[in-house]
Amino acid sequence: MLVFIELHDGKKLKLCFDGDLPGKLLDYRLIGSVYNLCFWVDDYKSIIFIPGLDYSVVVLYFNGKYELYSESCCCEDLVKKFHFTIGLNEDIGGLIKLASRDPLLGEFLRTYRGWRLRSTSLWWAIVTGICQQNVSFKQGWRMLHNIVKNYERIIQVGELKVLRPPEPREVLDDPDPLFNSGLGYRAKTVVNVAKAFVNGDVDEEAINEGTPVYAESVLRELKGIGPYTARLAIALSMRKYDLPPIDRWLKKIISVVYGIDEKFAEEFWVEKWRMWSALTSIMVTIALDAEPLNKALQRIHRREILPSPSVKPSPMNMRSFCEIE
DNA sequence: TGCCAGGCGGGGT
DNA sequence: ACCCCGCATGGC
Repeated sequence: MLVFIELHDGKKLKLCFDGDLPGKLLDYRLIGSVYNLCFWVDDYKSIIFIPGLDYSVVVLYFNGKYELYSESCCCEDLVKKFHFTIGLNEDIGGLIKLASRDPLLGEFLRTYRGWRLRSTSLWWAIVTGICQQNVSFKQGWRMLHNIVKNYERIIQVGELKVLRPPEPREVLDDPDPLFNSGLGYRAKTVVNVAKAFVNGDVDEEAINEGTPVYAESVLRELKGIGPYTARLAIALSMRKYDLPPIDRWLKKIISVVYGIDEKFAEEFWVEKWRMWSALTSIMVTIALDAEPLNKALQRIHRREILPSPSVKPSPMNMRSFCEIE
């Protein structure tokens, strides 16, 4: 039984805009559901946080209707940010061509071409990356779930009360919920990153304006952030996909599928997918339901390279994290 | 119970 | 530029 006590004052967001998004190309159910924690998705809508100075949240219904809430409703820029957050104008035509005959992602892209990544703030993207370090999919997302739940930060979106992720400042002010979220040694890394954000050591503007290579080099100055975490964070927060996050799991899969030495897996992957490398890294995890390595390899052998519904949590549906409290 | 896992850094060579 | 090891935690 989960009881939300409002220990912290909930910010109130007011409705700024509402409307309909174009309905043909994109699948808002997929966009809202994939890699979304159970707090923020149900049977007909998802809650999407728009990164920015003010708190801004979109309630996106799977039929394309949306309501955009914010503290100040400051500018039309907000709508653009919303569109960016769900990849509304991300043209993946080039990627679909590249993938047309690909044994790993060809079928996935034919079936799920309406999916787009939901982007997040840089801070939360980094935390997401840290929680994937050296653990299974399940354990990593359990950590993120715990962090959000333990901080009990509630935001009022119209009539809805929703949990939101803690900010760096809040993590520094009270690190206990973080340390009780099952991160192990990763918790120290998160605190470290929170400090860097609060101190202003992370120049988000410079990172955004620079190349992905530059962004990676800056993020890697943070202790505990290596190439995998930095690149995942860049993909999730900036929608720049040139540098692929490649972990042991994907490296092995690449070497098996394409018959390449693991040493050259990354080189091969970038050569193959070019500017889409990071997005395709993420797509592979969705296509294989983020199964642990041996199971994933078995599925590849059986050519079951599409997500398959299951009671187990998978990137397509992480709702069960809320059910197994 | 006792491994072990979608990284990382620090220490070696 | 490599290789190797330890590492907190929860899952199996």
